Amino acid sequence: MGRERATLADVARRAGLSKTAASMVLNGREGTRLSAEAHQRVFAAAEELGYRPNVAARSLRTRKTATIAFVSDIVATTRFAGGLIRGALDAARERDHVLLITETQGDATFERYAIEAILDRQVDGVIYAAMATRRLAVPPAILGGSVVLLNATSPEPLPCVLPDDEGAGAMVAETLLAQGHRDRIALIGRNRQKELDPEISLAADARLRGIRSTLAAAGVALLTEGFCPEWLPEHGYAAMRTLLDRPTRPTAVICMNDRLAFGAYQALGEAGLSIPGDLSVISFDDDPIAAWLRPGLSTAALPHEQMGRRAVEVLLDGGDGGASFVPMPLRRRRSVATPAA
Amino acid sequence: MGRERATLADVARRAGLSKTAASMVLNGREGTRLSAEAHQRVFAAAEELGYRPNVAARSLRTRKTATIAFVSDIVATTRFAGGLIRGALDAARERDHVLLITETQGDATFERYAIEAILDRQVDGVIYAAMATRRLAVPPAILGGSVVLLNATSPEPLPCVLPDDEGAGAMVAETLLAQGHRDRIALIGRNRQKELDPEISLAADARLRGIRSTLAAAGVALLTEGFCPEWLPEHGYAAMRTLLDRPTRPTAVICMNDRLAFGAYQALGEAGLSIPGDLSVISFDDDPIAAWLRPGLSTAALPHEQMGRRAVEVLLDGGDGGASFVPMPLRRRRSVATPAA
DNA sequence: CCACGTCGCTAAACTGATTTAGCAGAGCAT
DNA sequence: ATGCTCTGCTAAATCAGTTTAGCGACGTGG
Repeated sequence: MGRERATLADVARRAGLSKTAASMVLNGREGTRLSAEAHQRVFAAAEELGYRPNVAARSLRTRKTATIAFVSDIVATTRFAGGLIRGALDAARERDHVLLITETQGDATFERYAIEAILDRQVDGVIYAAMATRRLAVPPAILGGSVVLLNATSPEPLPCVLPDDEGAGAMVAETLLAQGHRDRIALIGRNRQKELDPEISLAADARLRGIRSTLAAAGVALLTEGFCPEWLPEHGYAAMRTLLDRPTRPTAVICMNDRLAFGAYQALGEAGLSIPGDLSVISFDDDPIAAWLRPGLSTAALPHEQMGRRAVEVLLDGGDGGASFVPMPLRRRRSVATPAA
Repeated sequence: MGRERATLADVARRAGLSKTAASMVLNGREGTRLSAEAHQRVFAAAEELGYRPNVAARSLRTRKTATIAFVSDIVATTRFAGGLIRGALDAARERDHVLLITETQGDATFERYAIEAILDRQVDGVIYAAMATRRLAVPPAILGGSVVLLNATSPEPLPCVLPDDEGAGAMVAETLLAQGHRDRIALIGRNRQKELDPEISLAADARLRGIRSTLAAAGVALLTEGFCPEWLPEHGYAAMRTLLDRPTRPTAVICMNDRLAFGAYQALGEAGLSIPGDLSVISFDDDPIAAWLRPGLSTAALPHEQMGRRAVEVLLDGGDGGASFVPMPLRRRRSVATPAA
């Protein structure tokens, strides 16, 4: 900082004009009748003084802060969703906005606190994000302003941004069909809670729908469906082991996420089976680990960055008020092949 | 929001006092001679109206915003360091502050932009964070205010918060010694660039120092040291394979981070060797993957959350102006055992 | 010659807080 | 009665912008 910042009054003085004139010129107001020369002088003065408007003063009058609140349950903290923030950050910067980040940690007190903090600061809008794609209740206090849900829906008719899990399910199933897998496709990661309670997950049900409908259209049914209490590596490991104990071994396994797939890899490794030679594996999320596995895991990527970006766009540029589905691109690696005859 | 927010003037009116009185009471000013009854009335009025001060108005006058800028090269986005943000978020909330997050992505234009955005908003302080522990140059524009470096140092004498990598190195080495490993301890992840250029990494050199000095004190030298161009799984995999090709197989391997260790696990799995039966593995970072590996990987954890927290504490509560080292706790899992006779 | 409109610009109000300077009244000593 | 201090409180300035209302000069048509 060093010396004081120049104020609008300084600019006006140096340009030999009034604050009013300077303000209007710098804000590019239409319909003002200031001369071209006045414009020149103001711009020159602002440039010479390195003038930057004081945001506090401006927002006191205008009630605009060029600031967006990013409220999440636990997103900021999670390895999965840094991408949401990065995308939002990028899009915000492009629109000359800045992000105020808050976490509720699913705690009502923290949430109240976060809401108050952002209302006090008069943010221009709120992005309300969830770590796991799910339905949630938006605190009524922020419903007065503009809100976009990110990776979530709510009972209120708010614009929201979601990954296209159903499309991803379809794509995953198609990929296996295209490779010639038919009646020996297994699935790991069924979970009633996740599938039935939208407040826990929307992804489980959507992915499953996409998979089922695509396979059904090809006249194929899933060979077996392994239930898992959580979508963690240990459960994928256990599920894969029980799968291998069955009389008919599948030619391909769809895992509901990459961590399950990681567990499945571990079980296959121990069993001395090779991927994709003995068995193909495909999955969802594109967790960083998917690229590190040997062979690399083919998986439908959660487009976190795109989603964060879209949320800001919808908030600032206005959306159609409905749900915005962001496609999940398939990352093709080496874990899927044509089944051995 | 709904209806308008109450202003200080509203509170004063309802309390039958002046704005001055209301302001003083609510700010708990000492030395004012306002009566106990006046205090009561102001508090009651504020409570009844749900009064919350307008931050913009306040900071226009006081130049304080109760906002901290969290500027990072790429931290917000990275799975490694969500913890930094969470810790900072928690500590900030405890002190009634809020975090403004910005990313420079290592790009000079973005950095300039970020700096302007935070100066415009008159943040109370800046946390300047790096993804990889390293030395960096702080933009002079923010040196006027208070700055704390997080996971970084700089040529300027600024307070900084760093993980205690050297201590972690020592602890890792001690752990192996305590289990009875002596002359057949290998290391994976040597890297001249990282070790020599503090602008790339401070961790590599510090970890190595800790390991070396501890082993030396016990009269032990490293068996072999595998160089790696990067600290990624594939390099750990390659390094472990060459290690296994040697005539003497190590009893233990220290990996410079968990991703290298993951690669090492993969190579060991393929070679049919078991951990820790045939070989112990120990590492640094406590990446989530460390807990997912089979067996779980013992590793010195980067205390991201503590570090983020500490940075806010130093910034707001004042530090001693020097470097603040946060210990890296060892997560003991099952990858280390006594070597087979 | 005067009323009127347009042009180019400015004074002052306003946003909602904090802070400085100071006022009225009571009590007390001289 | 006068001057002084202390108590309890307030008017007004201030922060740095935006916005409203309007002023003086000039050109023009009647």
